[in-house]
Amino acid sequence: MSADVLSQAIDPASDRAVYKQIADHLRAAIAQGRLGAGDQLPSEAQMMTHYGVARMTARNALRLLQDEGLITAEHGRGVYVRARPPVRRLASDRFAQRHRKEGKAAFDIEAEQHGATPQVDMLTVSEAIPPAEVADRLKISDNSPVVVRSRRYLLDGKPVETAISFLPADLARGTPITDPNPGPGGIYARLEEQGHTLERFTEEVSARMPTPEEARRLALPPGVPVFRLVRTAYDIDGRAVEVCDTIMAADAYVLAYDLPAH
Amino acid sequence: MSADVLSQAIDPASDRAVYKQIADHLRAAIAQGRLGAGDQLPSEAQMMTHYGVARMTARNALRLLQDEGLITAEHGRGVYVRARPPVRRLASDRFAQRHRKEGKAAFDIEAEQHGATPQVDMLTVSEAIPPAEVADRLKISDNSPVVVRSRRYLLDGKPVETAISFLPADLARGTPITDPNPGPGGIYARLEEQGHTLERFTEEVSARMPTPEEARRLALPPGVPVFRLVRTAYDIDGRAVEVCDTIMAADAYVLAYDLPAH
DNA sequence: GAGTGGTCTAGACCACCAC
DNA sequence: TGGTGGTCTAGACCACTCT
Repeated sequence: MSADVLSQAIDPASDRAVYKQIADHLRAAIAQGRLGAGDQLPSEAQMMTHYGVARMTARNALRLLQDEGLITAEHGRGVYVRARPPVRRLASDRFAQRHRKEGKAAFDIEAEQHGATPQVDMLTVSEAIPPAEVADRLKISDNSPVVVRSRRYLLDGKPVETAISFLPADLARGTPITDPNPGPGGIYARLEEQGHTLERFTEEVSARMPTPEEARRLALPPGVPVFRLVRTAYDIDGRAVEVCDTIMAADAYVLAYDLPAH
Repeated sequence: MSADVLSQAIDPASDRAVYKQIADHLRAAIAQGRLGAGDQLPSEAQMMTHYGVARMTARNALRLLQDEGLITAEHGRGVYVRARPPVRRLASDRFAQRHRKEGKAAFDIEAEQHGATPQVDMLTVSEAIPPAEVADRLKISDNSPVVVRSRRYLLDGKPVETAISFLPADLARGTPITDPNPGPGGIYARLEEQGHTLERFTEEVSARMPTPEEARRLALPPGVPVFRLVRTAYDIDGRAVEVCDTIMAADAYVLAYDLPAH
């Protein structure tokens, strides 16, 4: 860490809490580049002596910055300015038919674009009654069975996304869609082979803090929200043939969409 | 609060930290609906006696849930299960020409759809040299001036979104675009009157935790991320005529997009 | 005034990491 | 082995809200 990070003084008589003032100093140091990605912050002990505060006061300042996603603490090593992961851009044409025709699934395209090795794990296929939210989107009754494909995607061994797909059982049963590996082009290619040529998708994007379970599955540090993408695929008959619920680390993605001005 | 929320026991010998176990209990109570939106949680004093822990241990449990966006603490009142704000759905046709032709700006359409009263404040118009990110998208040189329109949008008096628009100065100077109130249909209608008929937009969506400044301007409680939307407008000549950088509370919006399957 | 959460102190023991 | 962050205790004083 650079020496001047701790040089500023604290005003204990100020209305602003001491830990917030310390956080302000450190935040400014990061914003101005005096502390760059990967740099180590002063240790808690150093902050105690330099600012003349108790340990909890120093820790509260660090917690604030951690919640803002600016720093990460590593047990036994120190506290570091968070290195932003390389941002992957998801273009709105990533489900275009031309990719399927080339035998590539959407995630493989993404991996290829970033020169990374794609991988899938925690894959399960089952049959179940869908959540009401899913049944609504598929326009099926609440007690119609669906085929459920759940999996986690990794790039270069690091988890980046979990996804769970729901397809009407009458449409997927007895097809390669129920195989763990559905073959080239993914399940969309199989759907088209079954006569369900795809016409359009809708994608609903929301963002929130992860559940502890999601944070675990995506190896998320504190202070990083997740995107939730709910994609519905429609065939040329206007039938909803799949709903896919995806959770992604929000700091690793930018979602790009094209909007016509009509 | 219901009495049974505190009934479960803590295992101090467990590997899992006591405050995490307490957080697990409370999280489960919320997930199962035993604690509903707006319900008050046990006070810190109650948690200390019931669980037999120090105050900081109880507070750490609450902090965890606050960071997950599940609860909010109100000084002097208590801690409550967060009531989710009504979610507004932003459709991908919200910048369609037909709306401008009716003299309506996109935000007014949104307000109308939700039966809310739209309002704009903190509005400033100025001229400046744009950030490199903006100059890139406008395909202008780094030192070309732009007209900058900054404002905050409110629904029923509550702030929901801040936006800052950048337009090439040679295109906006001397037009109503530099007026605080640009007139019916907003600046897009004025651009079209100047001969820049709009053809398409691109929208880049990211999400992160807010800066303290953003949290203040949007009155965000802890544990709520923000969406950042960077929209670029293109006219029928393919020229980028505006870049708009928008920050929104992520818990109040779902962004809906249509994707062709090609 | 009683009860709530917000801030701060001064200590303790532990788990993890690097040397 | 020494330094780091993680957890926990037992107190204190304060600001805010409600009655």
